[in-house]
Amino acid sequence: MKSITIKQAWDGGEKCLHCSIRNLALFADLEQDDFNLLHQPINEYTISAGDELYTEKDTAHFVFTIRSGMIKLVHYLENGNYRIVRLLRPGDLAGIEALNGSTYLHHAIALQNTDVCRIPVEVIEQLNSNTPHLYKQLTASWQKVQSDADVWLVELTVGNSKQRVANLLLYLADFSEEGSFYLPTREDIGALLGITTETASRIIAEFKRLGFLLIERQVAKIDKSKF
Amino acid sequence: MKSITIKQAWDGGEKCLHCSIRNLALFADLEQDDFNLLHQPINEYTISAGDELYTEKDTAHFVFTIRSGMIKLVHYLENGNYRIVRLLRPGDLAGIEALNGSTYLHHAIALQNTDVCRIPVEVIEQLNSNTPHLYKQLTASWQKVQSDADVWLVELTVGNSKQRVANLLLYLADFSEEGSFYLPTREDIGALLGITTETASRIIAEFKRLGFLLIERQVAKIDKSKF
DNA sequence: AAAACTAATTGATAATTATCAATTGACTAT
DNA sequence: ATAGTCAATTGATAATTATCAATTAGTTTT
Repeated sequence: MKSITIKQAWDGGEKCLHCSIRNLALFADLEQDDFNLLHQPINEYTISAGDELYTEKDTAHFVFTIRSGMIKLVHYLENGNYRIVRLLRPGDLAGIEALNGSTYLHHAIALQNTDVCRIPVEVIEQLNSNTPHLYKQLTASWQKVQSDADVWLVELTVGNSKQRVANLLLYLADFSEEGSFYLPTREDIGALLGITTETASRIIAEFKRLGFLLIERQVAKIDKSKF
Repeated sequence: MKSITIKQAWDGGEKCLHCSIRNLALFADLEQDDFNLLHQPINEYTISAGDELYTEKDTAHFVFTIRSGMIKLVHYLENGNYRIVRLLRPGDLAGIEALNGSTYLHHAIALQNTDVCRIPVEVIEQLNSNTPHLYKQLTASWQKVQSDADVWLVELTVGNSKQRVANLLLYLADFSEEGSFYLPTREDIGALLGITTETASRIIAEFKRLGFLLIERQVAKIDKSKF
């Protein structure tokens, strides 16, 4: 089932230095000399839609940066249902709790085919104790986790279902300037917003009928002016 | 209106070394020598119920540790309503986003009379760059923010109103071994759970009638076995 | 203690959402 | 292409929750 494939591995981090999403990510402030400190390889993976990046309660040895695609952080409930706790997009960090020496707090599952870089915790600890450049980005990353969680809570749990779905669509459209974006399944939309699959479906279908939303395959476009 | 009073101030941090909630807080791992590095005073304040510790969008110069009482983090909506984003209890940190050089993300308002220690950001930066002892606690603090946010999202946004109120009561009772705890107003319960004041009131009143809950003033006791 | 205020409760009704069930649409594997 | 499978949609109804309005309880001020 697992179809996580290694694309590349490198030891020195030269690639990181020239990474296109570097300014979004953990290593933004690092310089050539800093990368020379790395003693463990950073691997780049591609994860197929539906596959798991890591599992809740597994011991956390790696932090991941999302290069492309989308990851859902999932918490399963006792009754078999699940709640999506957050979505991660390019530039976000996944599994940052690894830095605390603990286990992963969620299941991380790819919604689309997703490219990630896998960074061993030791690399981060090493960099952090040998250069002053990482601390700032780490703090910024933690803060982003916090403010994302807050935005999430405020935007996606306020108002009735229709308003929440509209906010979710705006949130999803936010990252793609052309306005087209991956639309989660109705079940996932339900798990994101705390509503049933049927309610999610009804609202999405209504938005489509009203011309607020165009869908082809799982790619959607919205007319922001309508919301 | 503001009735924030200074209880104590000290420069060297000797007090911190012997603080009773130290093992919960930021300075758990610090040693005597570390405290000698402090160049700015750490003040202890008492905030009256209803008063504001800090304001959203204010430039954040201080991090606070909660010594006693309870703080709500509030986000006001455009329509005048508000959403409580999180509750902070003894041992928690408030305003940790100050470390990122940004503004505060919420309004922090005391629900009860609350004792806090106010730590200048510079103190933390100073300690962090001069001793290795703080990094671990900082990381742990950030992680706690994250996992609190997740627990919050999962426990307080899943199920119908009655289940969510029950979960909130269990959450509130969690910290007090004797089982009695401060019960927020019905309006705040609504803002915590994303339901109306009336719905919150109906459910609390029903729990009282059923004997699940005893209230005197704003101090409540629950019978956990009933939930 | 009485008045004034605010918070909590309750009732009646409308609106929203969940639930159960069936159907339609889209995609996959033979 | 066709059967099989799963996702999405829709309908009917029950359950839940919001809304509007009034009353009661509790607190604070004078």
